[in-house]
Amino acid sequence: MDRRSRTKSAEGSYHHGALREALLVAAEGLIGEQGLEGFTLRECARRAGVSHGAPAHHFGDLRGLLSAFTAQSFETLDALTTRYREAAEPEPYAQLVASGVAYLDYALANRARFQLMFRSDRIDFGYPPLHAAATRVHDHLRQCVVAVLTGEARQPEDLPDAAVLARTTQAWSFVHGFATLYLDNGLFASQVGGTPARARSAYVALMLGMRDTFEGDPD
Amino acid sequence: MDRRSRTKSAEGSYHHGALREALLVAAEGLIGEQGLEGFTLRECARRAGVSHGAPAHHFGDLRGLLSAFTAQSFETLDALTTRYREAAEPEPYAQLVASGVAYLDYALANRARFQLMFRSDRIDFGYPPLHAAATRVHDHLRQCVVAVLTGEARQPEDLPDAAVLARTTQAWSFVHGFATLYLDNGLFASQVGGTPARARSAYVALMLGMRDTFEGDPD
DNA sequence: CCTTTATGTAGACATTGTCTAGTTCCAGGA
DNA sequence: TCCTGGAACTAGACAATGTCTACATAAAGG
Repeated sequence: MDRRSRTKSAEGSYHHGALREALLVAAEGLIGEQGLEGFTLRECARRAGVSHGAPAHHFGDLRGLLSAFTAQSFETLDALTTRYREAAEPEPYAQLVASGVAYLDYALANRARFQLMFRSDRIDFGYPPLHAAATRVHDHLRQCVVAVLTGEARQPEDLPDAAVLARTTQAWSFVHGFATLYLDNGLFASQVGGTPARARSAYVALMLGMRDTFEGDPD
Repeated sequence: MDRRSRTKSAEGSYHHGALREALLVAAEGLIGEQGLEGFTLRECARRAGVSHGAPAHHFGDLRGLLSAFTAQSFETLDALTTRYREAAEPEPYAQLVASGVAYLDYALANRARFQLMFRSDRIDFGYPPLHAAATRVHDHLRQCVVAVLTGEARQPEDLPDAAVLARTTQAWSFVHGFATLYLDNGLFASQVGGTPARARSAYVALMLGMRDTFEGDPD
């Protein structure tokens, strides 16, 4: 049970056929079990059933593999956010909260993987697919903020950029800090209730308490 | 210029005399230059002018050294927060903002060192001095939140714990997310203005906008 | 004074990421 | 169909790291 399935080729064939995908799958398992620090390029290759030099042909180096892996993470988060928003009320603020809950749920369900998404020392945001996917996730937040600000009285076109930026910054900082602290600070985690479900409802409650902050004062 | 100063002993003496402190100093320089990922126990020993096995006698292993180092980080942040609060208006909300600004300033001025403070995979919060110092920093925030909530109409004793916890969670999540994202997310950094000074004022502005959130609604 | 114990050294070991040289095999032009 | 170029993979080398063990030195205290 050591050799993994080789979809396109026979079991013992020299060429794998779909090594790139296999390595990304192996990476997911490995990072889920061992965490980010226990992650190893060689162990990843071992799980995919190839030699330790093979990954270089597809990803260049370790940073390349992690960057490609993280691009997938952002894509998944993007899709999750879309689903959460569709399931939520169309009302602007509900959409903003739904985006935040998606962000939080993803982080809590994929600890090490989420942490890697913001480790600029191990991934390369210059990698186009990664940059693109990360931007899409960011756009969800921004769109929601714009909708909340627009919903009141104004037209979208005369929305001051500064206002949108400020609210996006606020919303993003809050979810990100909440998720991050929950994941690697025991003090925070216990303070928030311990279980992911409690954390989730604590987050939602605080977001509802901040509603006026997002909808209010124009400048 | 390889051997570092050995305060208590002669230059070429076998025993260092103050290796523990020397290693922590070396660690500070190393982590400041190379970042957290470039940090190495052996290089740290090299800078202190001792063999690679020497640190084990004082810290056990790498995790032990980083834990002791991070305890100092929290102590420094604690002291910085005290100074910022003393320099600020005594009014409760100004105190809360001052605590946040201290947190943010420390993070921006000590990037890698700050990041290490929340890397539970590399430090051990069970190390008593670390746990104690971290708790002291947390208490600053909590004290400020209590003061803000008390200042209104109530006595401190009938402050619902849940309200204090919720506001502390909110304030902490926000600063922490803000600082963290600024440090390792280019999108966020540029959105907030690029320079630390702009980031600082953006943070303060948002905190002032959230004032009602902290002082308002009892439950 | 002498022995115990803390402090440092030196070398071994397994493991890691990357490089290089050599294999295997697929694909596309003659 | 053959054959040839290049992509995919293997195997071994290399320097570097964290930790372990055996040993050397010195300081402290009976």
